[in-house]
Amino acid sequence: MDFFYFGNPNPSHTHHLHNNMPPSSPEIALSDFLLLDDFLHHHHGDSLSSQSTESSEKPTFSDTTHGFTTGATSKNNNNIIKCKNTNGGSKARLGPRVAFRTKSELEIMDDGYKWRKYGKKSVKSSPNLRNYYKCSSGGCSVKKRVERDREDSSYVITTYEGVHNHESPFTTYYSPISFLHSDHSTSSK
DNA sequence: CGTGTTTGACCTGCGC
DNA sequence: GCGCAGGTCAAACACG
Repeated sequence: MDFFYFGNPNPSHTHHLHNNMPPSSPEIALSDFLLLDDFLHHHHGDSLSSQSTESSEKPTFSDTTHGFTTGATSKNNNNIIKCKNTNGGSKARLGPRVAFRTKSELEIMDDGYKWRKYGKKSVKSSPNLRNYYKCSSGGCSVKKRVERDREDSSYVITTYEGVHNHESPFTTYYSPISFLHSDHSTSSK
């Protein structure tokens, strides 16, 4: 359970960032990818505070692993956080948590899933509001949080919690496999 | 009318 | 035990 989302049933959100974005967001560029679980659970705060401490040693992931370009990213990829899904905390967890930091003017990214907003909160660790979404697919309890980076509001931090128990509607039209084959030609600009 | 959003209230965990 | 902060609920509302 270390590399949760690399071979995950839903890698789609990363790909969709480049291929399913509205034309109004040409600036989109996935820049950081974090695996979060235990180290968040030990009250370093949340994804945001972990990001805020990134100035010296930021856990980053150069996502060329997936074969798509990251644009602004030229960081090392040695700092991937490997998470043990121990659920050692006091609260039951939906599953692995993954955070993305994405340079985007839009906070809402079409990752192929259908989300329903259920909350909005201003958090003390950030001057920006945090939005809470649930997967609106029946029986799927995956959640995500979306907030602006407190350090650079041009970045959006998206934290996914849990694993979808269904396929992305997007995969109906683009299977991940075939997508990967066409990825280089379609998104490597 | 169905679906999604808004938003204040409420719940829960944690530190003191 | 109390207060704070983060997370969730649910009624009201908006919109197609």
